[in-house]
Amino acid sequence: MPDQNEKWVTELLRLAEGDDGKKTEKQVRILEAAVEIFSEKGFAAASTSEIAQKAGVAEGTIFRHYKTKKDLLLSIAGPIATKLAAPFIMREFAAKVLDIRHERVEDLFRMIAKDRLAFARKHYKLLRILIHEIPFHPELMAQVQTLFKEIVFQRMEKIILHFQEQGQIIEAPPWRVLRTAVSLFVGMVVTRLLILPDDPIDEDEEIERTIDLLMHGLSPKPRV
Amino acid sequence: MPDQNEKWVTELLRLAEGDDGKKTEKQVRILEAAVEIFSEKGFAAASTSEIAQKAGVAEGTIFRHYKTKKDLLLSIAGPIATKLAAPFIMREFAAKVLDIRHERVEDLFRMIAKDRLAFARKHYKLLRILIHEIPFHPELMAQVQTLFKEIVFQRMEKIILHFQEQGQIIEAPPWRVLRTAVSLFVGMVVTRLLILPDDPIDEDEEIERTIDLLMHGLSPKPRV
Amino acid sequence: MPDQNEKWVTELLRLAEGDDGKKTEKQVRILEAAVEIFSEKGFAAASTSEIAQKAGVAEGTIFRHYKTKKDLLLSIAGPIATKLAAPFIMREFAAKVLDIRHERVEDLFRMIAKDRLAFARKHYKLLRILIHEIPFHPELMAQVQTLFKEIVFQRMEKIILHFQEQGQIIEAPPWRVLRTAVSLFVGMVVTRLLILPDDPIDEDEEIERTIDLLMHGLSPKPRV
Amino acid sequence: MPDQNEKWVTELLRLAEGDDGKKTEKQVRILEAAVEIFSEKGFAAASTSEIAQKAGVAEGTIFRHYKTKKDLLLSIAGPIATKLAAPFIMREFAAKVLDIRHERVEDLFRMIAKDRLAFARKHYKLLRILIHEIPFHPELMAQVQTLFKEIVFQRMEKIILHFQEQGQIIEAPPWRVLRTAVSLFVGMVVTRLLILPDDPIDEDEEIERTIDLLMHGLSPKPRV
DNA sequence: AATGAATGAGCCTTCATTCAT
DNA sequence: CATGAATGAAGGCTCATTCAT
Repeated sequence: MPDQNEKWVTELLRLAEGDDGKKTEKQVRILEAAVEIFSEKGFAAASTSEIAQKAGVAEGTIFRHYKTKKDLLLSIAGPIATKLAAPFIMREFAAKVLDIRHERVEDLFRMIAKDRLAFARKHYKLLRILIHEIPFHPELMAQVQTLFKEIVFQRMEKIILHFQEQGQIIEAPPWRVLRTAVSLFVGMVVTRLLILPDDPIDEDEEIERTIDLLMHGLSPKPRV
Repeated sequence: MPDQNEKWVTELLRLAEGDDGKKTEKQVRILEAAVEIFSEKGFAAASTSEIAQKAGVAEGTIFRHYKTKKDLLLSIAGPIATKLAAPFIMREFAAKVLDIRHERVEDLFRMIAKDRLAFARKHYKLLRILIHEIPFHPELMAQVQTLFKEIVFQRMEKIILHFQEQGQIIEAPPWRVLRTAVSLFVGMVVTRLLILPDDPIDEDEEIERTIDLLMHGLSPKPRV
Repeated sequence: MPDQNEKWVTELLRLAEGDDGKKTEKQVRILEAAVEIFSEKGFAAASTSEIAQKAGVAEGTIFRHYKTKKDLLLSIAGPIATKLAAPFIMREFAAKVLDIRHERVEDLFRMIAKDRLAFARKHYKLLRILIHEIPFHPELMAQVQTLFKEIVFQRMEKIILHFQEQGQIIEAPPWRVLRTAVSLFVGMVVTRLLILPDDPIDEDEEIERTIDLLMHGLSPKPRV
Repeated sequence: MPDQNEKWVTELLRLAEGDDGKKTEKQVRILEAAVEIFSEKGFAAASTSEIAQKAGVAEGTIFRHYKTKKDLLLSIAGPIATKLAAPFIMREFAAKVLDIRHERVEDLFRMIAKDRLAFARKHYKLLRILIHEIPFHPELMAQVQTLFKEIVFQRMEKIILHFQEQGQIIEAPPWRVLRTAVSLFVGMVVTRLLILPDDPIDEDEEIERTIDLLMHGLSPKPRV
């Protein structure tokens, strides 16, 4: 059953890869420098001249590739949003998950959590930029909202319904189930980064404990 | 049992009220305008001249009351952090909660959630500023970290341990219990604000469902 | 033979004493602070608020006594110029010098040099201000020019002519004689202050040597 | 006998020529305008916007070439100090003077006086700036002090000692001899500029008279 | 007389963007 | 394509001066 918006999805991923994949070495250096500086000082406080300097190019060169400073931001923040959602976009994702009928939800959560946490660690600075700038750039906000409402949520909804049919998840609206899971994992990551940035903890263990809490909550009674 | 750092607490709250409470009408107008604009555009993109215009004062007047633009920011973001933690600071808080021995954890969570959610709704813009600027201003970060590690967490730890003794909460490290609860409620708020800003939902119902999930998780089995 | 401009002279000295001598304690504090700061940073770089602070008065108080910042400067720099010339203004000065017919020029130079050097040391900051600001304030320049051309020079001219009649000074134009003497003593002071500010030297000895050079020059021959 | 610090001297002179001599036409216009305005109003009272206007460039252009306003000042006042001392720096100077054994001191004084007076007339505004700003900029002061103590004085000392051996100059400390000569010529110039700015006098005659006074002083006796 | 909050013009400096080379 | 000098608008901040109290 081919997905109806498969084309858009393909397009999205292609774009997320970067502008047609054609990137000169200087463009790459500019982007890397921009990520570094936007993430460190925020978009508004970053200066194009500082980016140019760090990239080792002339100030004018940036504007040959990106019409405005904001353009440069969007060409960074847009794709990273898409990439963040990428696994949920690919057709194989749902297929892989749903076909393994005997799988336990815990395993699904563990798989997604590990994968996206690795992604977040790898692209920490990019995500920092995305999160900070979203509120100030409506286009960005709109793009991310669409991405998650129309794609990520729709895919996850199917999967959640599937597990509810199997009796592995309570009968709550899928969006609330999803929100609960996401909240716990995001909370976990944020705590690590903001509250204890240098406390190197056993992440696998953390994930297990979080999944436990996600599945059974704080109440001890049923655990007999 | 008088708390050892009661004095500091009092000092904190007094400061949170504002600098000695002595604020001229113009200072208030400046602060209001600054909150509006900082929250709308972010600190770096806000201009003091725009703030002055919105406040209906001369630009120089701002700098008579706040030595620098950053000073103005800190005099907004600092106190709001303290106020956010205020209920956990006051001695009566712990007392009130712990003295009612027969109370259920759910009632505690409900009480705190409703109170702080109301606070967040009321001071939405202030909190927006605080959250956005924290990563770019180490002093702010340090202040908030201290506040939560030394005050909020220490108070909540006692309470959580109390409920664990009573057998109402599983034997997990208090910080993980706290993080779980906070994550769920913050996730709830953020979803509302960012994803569905104009969807007016039954908040009491939402809180009940969130508490349910917090206590029993997604797994349906134990519910017999 | 009463001097023709004796009235003006009296007026000048009265003014130099200060505005009618009526000075409140606050005015004095303002003037002292202004001298300190004008001398340290220069007129243009000094700020009235800093002066007010140092004087321990409100900013507005300065402007109650001196209409503008420049007024404040002139009320400092004007009188000091007059005071610097004061001994030459007073009638007794010429009288005392001329009446002692048998006096040697060297004794005259020594007397004036010691007196004015002491004055310069005492009012160092005031003179610093005067010298620095003269080129930027035509009124000041005009005042000082008048003072020296019409008063100091006229008095000294008589005295120089007197000593030339006596054969103690060569037959050169009095203005050149005066300039030579002033140059040597000013050069002596300036060297001390600018080139070797902390070299505490025997000033009396310095004066003697300078007078020697003034009288006999660098050529050794005649000294037999 | 090659001088020990010949290298430094060369470096100094190269710097005095200007930063590598590479100056765009706009830089030159900026410098000229800055000299004009600094000299007219003083550094602190001059505004960069006025300089830009007079130079016919945008205000931002100034700051592309000189990081700060003070930078602009130093790039004007520094080199002029070096240039003022330049003749004393060059090796040929001492050589030329000392090799002519039969030369009279008067001729030496005449040569230097004419040369440096011409220089002063040509760079009048530059020197005005240097003199006015020295007391407010310690770096400048230090630079000029070093220049004169370590270079000018050391060269002149040799020459003065040479003429003392020849019996043409009295046995006084060289610094005092130098100071006396400089004082008289500076006094001559200053009188011209400050007291009688528009009195066009026979400068050669003035120099001769000044040399006379320098050599024989005011006392008429020895002139038989 | 003294105060000090308020003003708004002006200052130095930065920055995104353009364009001739 | 790339450069970097040039721009000029805008920014944060200071300051002399005024005026109601």
